[in-house]
Amino acid sequence: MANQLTEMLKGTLEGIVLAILAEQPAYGYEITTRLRDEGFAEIAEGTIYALLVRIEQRGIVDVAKVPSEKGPPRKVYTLNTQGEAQLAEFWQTWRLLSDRIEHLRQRG
Amino acid sequence: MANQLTEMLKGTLEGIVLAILAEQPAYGYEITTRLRDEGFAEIAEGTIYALLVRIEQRGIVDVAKVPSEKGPPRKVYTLNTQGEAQLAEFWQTWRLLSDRIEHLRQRG
DNA sequence: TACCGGTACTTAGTGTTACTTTGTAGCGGT
DNA sequence: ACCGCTACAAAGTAACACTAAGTACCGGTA
Repeated sequence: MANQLTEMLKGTLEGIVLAILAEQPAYGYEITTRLRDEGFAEIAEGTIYALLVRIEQRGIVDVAKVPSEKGPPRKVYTLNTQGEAQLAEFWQTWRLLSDRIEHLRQRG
Repeated sequence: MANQLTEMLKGTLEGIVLAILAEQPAYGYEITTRLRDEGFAEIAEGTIYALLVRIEQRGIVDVAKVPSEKGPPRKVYTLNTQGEAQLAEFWQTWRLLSDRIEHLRQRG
């Protein structure tokens, strides 16, 4: 039986990561730590990497390899123009769903 | 490539249906029409039936067969005690995710 | 020197879920 | 006799978050 939050994150996690990248470019490991600071402590590391591969292949982020002082080189992801459009669409869809659900909640 | 809303509905649609059943017991076909009235026009009929089978098997709803004036007998679903607990948990998880995302949005 | 912990990324496999499509079946109206 | 609406069922597909395991590099310590 799956976790409830896990299922809810489907479709929203990508938007969350895009929002984080919109603030500032970041690499995978950094994103997971930023998410923890943001309160999303339960998100697995492997999930983020898989998501980053997906959005890279869809061409909504630009990637640069940057050497690290400790460990393997970092892959720094930056939101490009398409990514910004995608993020805008995410907020729109989120608002739509969120409004409807809140509307539903005020009568339970 | 999937619709963005489709992915977002994963994990939330079940809660939405539970919320509708909490207002008043209903059968599958009725739920789909109520959803349309609620603004969820894009949700497919087959999706609801599959979902109802799932929550019935998990034992969070009670089922009663009621003859219909037109068409095959209706399966009327009622939220039981476990279902109410499940719904409460849904709202809790929703609030958690929703708050975090809104927090993230106020800085983009 | 050998080991350990922290950093950083990769990949293969699993479970859940919403959608699509197709089918069955009864009823009323023309 | 046919069509449209009501009502449910089931098989197959796509997408995505998670798990688990692995690779690799570095600094510190015993």
